[in-house]
Amino acid sequence: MNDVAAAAGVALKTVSRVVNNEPGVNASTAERVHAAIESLGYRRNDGARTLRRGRTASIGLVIEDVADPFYSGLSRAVEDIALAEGCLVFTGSSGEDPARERELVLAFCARRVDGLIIVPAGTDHDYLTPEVEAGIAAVFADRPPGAGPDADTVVCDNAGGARTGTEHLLAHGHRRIAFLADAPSIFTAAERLRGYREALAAAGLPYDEGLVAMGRPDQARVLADLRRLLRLADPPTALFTGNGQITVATLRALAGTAGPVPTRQAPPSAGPVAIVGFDDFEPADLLGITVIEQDPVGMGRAAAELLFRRLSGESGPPQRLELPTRLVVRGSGERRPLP
Amino acid sequence: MNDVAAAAGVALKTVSRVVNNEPGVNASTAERVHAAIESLGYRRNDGARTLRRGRTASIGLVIEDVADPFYSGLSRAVEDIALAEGCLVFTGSSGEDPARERELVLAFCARRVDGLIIVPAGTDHDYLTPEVEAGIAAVFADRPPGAGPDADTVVCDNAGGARTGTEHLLAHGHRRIAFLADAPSIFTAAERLRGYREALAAAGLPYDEGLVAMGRPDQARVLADLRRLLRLADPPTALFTGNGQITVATLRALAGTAGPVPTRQAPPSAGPVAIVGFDDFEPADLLGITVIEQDPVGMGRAAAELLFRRLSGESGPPQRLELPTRLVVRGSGERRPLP
DNA sequence: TTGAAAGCGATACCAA
DNA sequence: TTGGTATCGCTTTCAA
Repeated sequence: MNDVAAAAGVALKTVSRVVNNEPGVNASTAERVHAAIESLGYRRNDGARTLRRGRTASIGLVIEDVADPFYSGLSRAVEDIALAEGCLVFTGSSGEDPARERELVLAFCARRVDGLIIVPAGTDHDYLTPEVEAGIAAVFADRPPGAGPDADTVVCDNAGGARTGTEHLLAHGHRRIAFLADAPSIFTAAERLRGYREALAAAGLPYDEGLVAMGRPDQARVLADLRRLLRLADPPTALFTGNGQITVATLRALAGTAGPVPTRQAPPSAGPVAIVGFDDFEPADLLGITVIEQDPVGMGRAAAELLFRRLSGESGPPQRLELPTRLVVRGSGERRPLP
Repeated sequence: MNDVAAAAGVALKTVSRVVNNEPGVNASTAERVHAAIESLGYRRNDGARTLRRGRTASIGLVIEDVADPFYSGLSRAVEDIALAEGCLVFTGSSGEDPARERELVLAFCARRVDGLIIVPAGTDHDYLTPEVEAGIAAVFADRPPGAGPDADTVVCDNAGGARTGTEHLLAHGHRRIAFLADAPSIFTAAERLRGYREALAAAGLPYDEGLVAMGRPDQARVLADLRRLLRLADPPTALFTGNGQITVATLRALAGTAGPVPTRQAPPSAGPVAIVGFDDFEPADLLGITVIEQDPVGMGRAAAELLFRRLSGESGPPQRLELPTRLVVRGSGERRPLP
């Protein structure tokens, strides 16, 4: 910028005025400055600008894994809103590791992002308190924060969705419904379990722990649990799967590795098992899988809107938004148990 | 940092030394400084640091759409390597819009990112030349840059993969193979078309433009094109679909909106149509779809490694990496035409 | 309408 | 081992 000023024969400040379209610059002076900018290939250094102005016009987004379609949808929504607000987005995946979440968040804070959108991996967010006190706005998405500052939060109606899905299976005559999900330490999984239990209780059915399998969402774990479930003396006739990954892993387990159409194949011991999954996933319609759909894009948008509202000065107590879910009927959840 | 220095009763520079773990500080002095840092809740401002040091320890990643599983896999790989290198990542989706690509890239450059990984949406990258000359390293992924600076590039063997896929269908007796893909203005689509044509030519078959349908990857376009193809007097007995999105859209079109198992359903006029798709997609195994698999994670990793090699000073002419593809046989590509 | 000087929060170089 | 001072590139404040 100094060079530009020298080349144009004006003061530094005048160049600054031109670059920022500030009023009060003679047209001919501005012209000279523009010419100098052009010939020197000058670009403003936003880092320096930021340092002086206090706001970095950037936000940090920490999710579990960008490569998961749920979070990538959320991510895209956040990105779009941020861009519209003239903000850039640092993105980081925690991989469900609290230490990495913390590391990312603190790195973003060191860059003095204006705000954060966090899908918490851990349950302890005390490390955020000083940052929030220092003026960094934070919004939690998908899961509420654990211990730590009270902040705006957007979640979906996990319990309600699971209740609806379970009720749907009950309405189709099932009495032995297995529940496969993430580890109960994860908020969404715990909430969905609650919804499942509520539905059973409302129907006057006992809660059988032997029908519940929670843990890591990988193929091996799901396969092992499914084997156990289907070999029970009184096996389930229906499955409620607690998220998209687990639904796919379940279908894969039922099908054999690269088998043909899984939901058509009856596991030998159990008759054609009915399935309802939490989360819609890309070709669930092709597979005919009945799901409880939530809206990752809507969640990202809601979180970003909350954040930017705070950034533009809105105060008031932290808000908690709960987005609705929707049952999408496609066939797999409407199969009745064998008589 | 000034406050910390005052509180600890030392000079600014000493605090800087402690914060950066520089050698040559008395243990007891360091102790005092740490105490002051703790009690003031001080965090280094990386923006200021960056301004002084010249390197921002951040890179920019511009892809077509984070929400597309192909790019989100790539994105995650880039993120992981960047984090390991102590670098943060600005992510932006261009949505296949050259203007938005440019806007994002220039915004990243204004923040003085150390490097860029770009999946080009446009074909004109002249706007990058001054930035590259100013010292910002750039690597192109998935598609080579158009006009503009010559830079490192990572692509996959698009033509080879399409050739293999087409040959596979030819080997199973098909002579009328349709080609559905992205618009030919997109590098990958043009290359895949080339591979398809090469395979036909090698088999001594004519190239029939009526069997080629290229354009936007949305459901409506694919449905319309598919209708046209299957109503031809001499309809195709096999389809080669040019990317994951189009494969899914095709399956959906063949199935009817939420129909059951699409690949089992014969379109009325054409017999059971065979399908090979470019790109693996999450439950392609469940659907039994034969695909040409490429490796988005490998591509992201390769691009990031190239970039960081440049950032650590490696010079030499721009490299061009071409990653291999692999045929994955699952059933849909091995159906023979009706006699 | 234009400019000079101070300062944002750190690091680098040289001196003590 | 420690400190002073210039400086990174820009904005802000105040004066001309």
